[in-house]
Amino acid sequence: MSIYDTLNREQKEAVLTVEGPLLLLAGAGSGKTRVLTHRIAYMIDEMGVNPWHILAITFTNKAANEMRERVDNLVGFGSEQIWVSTFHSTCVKILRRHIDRLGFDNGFTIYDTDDQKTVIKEICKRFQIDTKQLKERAIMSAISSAKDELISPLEYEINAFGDFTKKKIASVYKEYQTILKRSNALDFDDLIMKTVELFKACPDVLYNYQERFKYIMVDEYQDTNTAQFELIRLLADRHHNLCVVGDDDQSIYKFRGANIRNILDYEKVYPEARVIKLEQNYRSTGNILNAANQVIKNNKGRKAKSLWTEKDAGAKVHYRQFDNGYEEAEFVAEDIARKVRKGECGYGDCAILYRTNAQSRIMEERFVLEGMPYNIVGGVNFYARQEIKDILAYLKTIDNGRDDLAVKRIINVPKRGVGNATLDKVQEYADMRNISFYDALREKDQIVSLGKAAAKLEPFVSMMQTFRSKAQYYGIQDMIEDVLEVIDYKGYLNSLNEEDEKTEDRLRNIDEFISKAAIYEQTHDEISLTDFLSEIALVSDVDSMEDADERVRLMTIHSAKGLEFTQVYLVGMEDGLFPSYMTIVSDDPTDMEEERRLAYVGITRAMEDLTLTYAKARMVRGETQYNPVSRFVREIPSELMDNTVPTVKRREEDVFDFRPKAVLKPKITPQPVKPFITQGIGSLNRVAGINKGAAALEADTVLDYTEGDRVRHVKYGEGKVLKLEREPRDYKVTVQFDNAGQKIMYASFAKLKRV
DNA sequence: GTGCCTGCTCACGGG
DNA sequence: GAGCAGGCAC
Repeated sequence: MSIYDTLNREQKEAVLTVEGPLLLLAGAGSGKTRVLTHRIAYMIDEMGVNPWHILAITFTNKAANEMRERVDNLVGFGSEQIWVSTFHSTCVKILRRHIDRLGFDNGFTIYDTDDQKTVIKEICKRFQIDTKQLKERAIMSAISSAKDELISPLEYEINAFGDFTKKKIASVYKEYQTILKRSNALDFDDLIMKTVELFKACPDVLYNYQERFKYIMVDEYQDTNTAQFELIRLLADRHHNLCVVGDDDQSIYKFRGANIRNILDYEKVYPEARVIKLEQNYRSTGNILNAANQVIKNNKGRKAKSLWTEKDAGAKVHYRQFDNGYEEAEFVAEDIARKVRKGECGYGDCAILYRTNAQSRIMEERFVLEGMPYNIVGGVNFYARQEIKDILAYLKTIDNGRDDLAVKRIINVPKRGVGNATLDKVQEYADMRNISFYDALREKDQIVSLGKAAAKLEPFVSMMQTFRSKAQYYGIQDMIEDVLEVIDYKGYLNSLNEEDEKTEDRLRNIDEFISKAAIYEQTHDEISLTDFLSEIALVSDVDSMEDADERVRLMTIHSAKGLEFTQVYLVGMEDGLFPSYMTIVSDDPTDMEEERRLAYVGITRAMEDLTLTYAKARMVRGETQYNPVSRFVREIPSELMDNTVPTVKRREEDVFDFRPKAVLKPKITPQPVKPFITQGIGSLNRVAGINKGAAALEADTVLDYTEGDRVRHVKYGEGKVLKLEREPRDYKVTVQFDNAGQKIMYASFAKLKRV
């Protein structure tokens, strides 16, 4: 028996169709990854295709890793030669080799959203744009959409003819690109757009990659935007061996430029394309799948298909209503605890999915309270944290002195007495001489207007030069640790006088960052700071989600795409939240269809058990909202559910009286509890503040030491108290330690002992 | 130049 | 509820 005998008829057909364009419409849970991996195996083992000629593109690193692993298991020899990666990292790899052809340096840095915002802000200020009328956010998204559509600043300007706002955006867009180029930086959208530009400008480069990638596969094709489509089209233009896999019903990234027409019109672009539909679902039980089908069929703009399963109907879809979000969270946590207690599932089998990241907080608080293990995926990206970005800015400056943004970020971190006035003067000089900000710093003595301030810049410049010379022979971990030590970053964090919990979180994050660097060094043969930095720029939280972890997953429905769980809780099923208010009031009906696809994605994540919850009242940005039950819940026929969904017209009092008994018991008095385990990216910072004030001193507490006394700290050793300041809830103590330098701390946390 | 306070605005999703 | 610009005191 061969490995292909386990496939169904359509799957097999897809696997055997190797030559020519192929559109694989793969419904949720229809085994598409299986098809893709088997197809690769078939190409290599049966068709004699050289693995070197195969390119497989996915959207997330996680999906790429998963495919890589499965291909490795299936294909014996040469599988490591297959190029499996995301759009963004594919482009980085190509650009690192050739972007000099477009006048960039191959060691470019990658700007994230925060970096973009800083640049845009600076431009708006300089151009005297009233950001109350034209928001930076709006400009950013306009530029991003332009790049998704491959519209250059010049074209944008031409299109803006007569439109005042667009003209302004055009001028910002143009300046933004100039600054990025001068900083030798690219943003996420540039990665794709510049690669397309490169291919169009340099046919020889394109030819090389066309001959290399004779067989191309693209996963999650419904989420590609125009630029990504063009990239793929160019690459496949010579051999036409392009297999795209997608599901128009799961297209949920329109806001990011995804063009659903790419999949709907595939056959127009490639008239000779084979189209194969995978409609048998292997994931969910009958009731869940039916519920999903019933919801999605309300969309008009979709390719006709209907998923079916051989599985039993299974449990009905659970529906629960609550008075408010707290009770909703309480129910979800207890329901999971109950299932785990009864041995029905483990924590790791459960996922709580919500529409917006803001909803995670209330759930998290409940999990902390109950001491249940959980893991928040997404939210604030680990690498976007202030302390991590500071260190990254040091590394970027060491690696690429042309990254002005990084230099400006750290020139006064820790405090070096360099303020805006000094920055402006240096920038002015840099502009005049047409050199980078960092190079201007090095020539500080030539900047007459600086006066005495020039002396304050000297230590920074000589320190950076030392780092750079060390970079030649230091590893990445060594470099990070050296930087932290030289700038005394821990001392700086302490001097910020933030809440103690917050400082501890930051220190923990730094430790985690160091270990990530160590892992990078262990897992890569060739270690380069540039590659390390670009790898970091491209990872998201979903990517680092551990599979074997026994904890409940909390994430947005967007993050959950491509994942499956036996127990799924879709919370906050309210009109106004999901679908979002923005969608309800939108005059574009396709917005609601996208929202419905999101509901479809959410429902189809569930294998055995799906629970939908609704809260009558919910706190949203500080105010209480009363929303009707989500229309998506109402689209599920009642015979598929275990509770009746009230019609919107019913009186509110009638609506909520059949809540399950479990949530009616008296409220537990909240106790500050340490999270069961804090691991994973989301959880670390988020639990901070729960214990807020718990250790604060009573008003009449008297310390047994005073100014001038010698004290001992558990970590810093002995030192002398320089200053003691009474604050409403605590004493602020400044201590000069013998070996650890000067620290400012709160008496209640520092637990100093008089010697 | 720095630190702190206040009041204002903004809030969907993410590589 | 949070982040940030702007104003103010030092």
